[in-house]
Amino acid sequence: MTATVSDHSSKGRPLLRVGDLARATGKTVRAIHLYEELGLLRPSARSAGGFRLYEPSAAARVRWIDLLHGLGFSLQEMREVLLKWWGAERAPDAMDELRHLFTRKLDETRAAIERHRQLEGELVEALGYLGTCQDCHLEATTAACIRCGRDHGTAHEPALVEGLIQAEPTATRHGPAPPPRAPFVRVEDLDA
Amino acid sequence: MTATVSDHSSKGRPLLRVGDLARATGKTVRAIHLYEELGLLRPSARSAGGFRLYEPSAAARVRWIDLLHGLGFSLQEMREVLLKWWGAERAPDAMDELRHLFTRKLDETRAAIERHRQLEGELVEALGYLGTCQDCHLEATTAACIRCGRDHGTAHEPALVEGLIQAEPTATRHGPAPPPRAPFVRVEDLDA
DNA sequence: TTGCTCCTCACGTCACGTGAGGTGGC
DNA sequence: TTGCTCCTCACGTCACGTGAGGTGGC
Repeated sequence: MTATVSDHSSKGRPLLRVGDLARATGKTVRAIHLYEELGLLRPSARSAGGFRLYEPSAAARVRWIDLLHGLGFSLQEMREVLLKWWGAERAPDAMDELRHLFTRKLDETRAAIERHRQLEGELVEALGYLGTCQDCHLEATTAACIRCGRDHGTAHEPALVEGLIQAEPTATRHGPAPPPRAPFVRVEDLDA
Repeated sequence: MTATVSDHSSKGRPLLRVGDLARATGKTVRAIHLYEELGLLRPSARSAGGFRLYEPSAAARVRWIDLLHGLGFSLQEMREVLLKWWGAERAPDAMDELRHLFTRKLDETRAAIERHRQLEGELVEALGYLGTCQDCHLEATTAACIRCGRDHGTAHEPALVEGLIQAEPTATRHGPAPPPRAPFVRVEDLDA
């Protein structure tokens, strides 16, 4: 049997080459090679010339890998999930482990959503701050802008902006540390 | 001047050593060293013995790095943010670039939240499916469980479960491909 | 002096990216 | 034969982790 691109799977659908599978899933050929090295995916055949040939269902496996990747699984962890699944026939508690694993990932996903919500808030706050910084014309109340020296009407700088304060590191890697510069001053520090 | 741990910053507060800074921020010493190599953070002084000594405000910078990391910035991108910020005195459009950058990250963060919401849904669906798989007792309607052969009352397997289907790869890395095994059968395939 | 912390290399890890040099398939 | 795709090494990247071997500081 000489395998060619016109080979068909046992279900009558044409087999895919790596490039086809890559395009169908949005992954690179290199990534699919890697999944094979790690035992996550295997071509159902090879052509006479050594080309990998995949069943169309292989795309579901690649999308599954991408899904678990989005959930924070490493490729090794996915390998363990597959091994548990395959072993669940003989070891019923393997299914229990899978459920526990997915339950834990559900908790982590919800925590990630909450974290991103907070980051969203930080960005909105920072953008609002930088926006008023652009056309400074507000009354001074509590804090002077570290950038323009005026007050933006906020009680404190947003965290995303506050971390920008501090002297500029020099490019030298191992030279002596120059004296710290303080180009901007906060009102709180002036009061103290 | 011989610097010791009892050195104090210009604001009268004691200087921190890397270990102190690491504990205060939840980072490792190695990470802080790396931030220095990449120009994101610098000790304000060195002790006579070469120990790094930090102002307490350095912790704000480390937390800022962690914040941007959570937003998907690479350390190199953070470096560029700092350079833009420092350059904004002389180049006013640098501030514009910063705002555009943060605006883009806000979009990305919102997209990430939406993606995680969908992943959350996938997990809930998969857990529901695996839960009924544990004590199979439902009526057959559309799909046979790929695991237990019964029907779980769902129109299709959840994506997280569907990707598990397919033969088990062998451990050999370059051996010939054994014939594909199909331990489980889907109703749709039997109908075709 | 002991114990803890710090120092600087320098290699390992993870999920690929990116060629190098050669070959299959229509 | 041309052009595209595929093959197998094998090294690079990113954000650190993890020692190795030596030293500072109370």
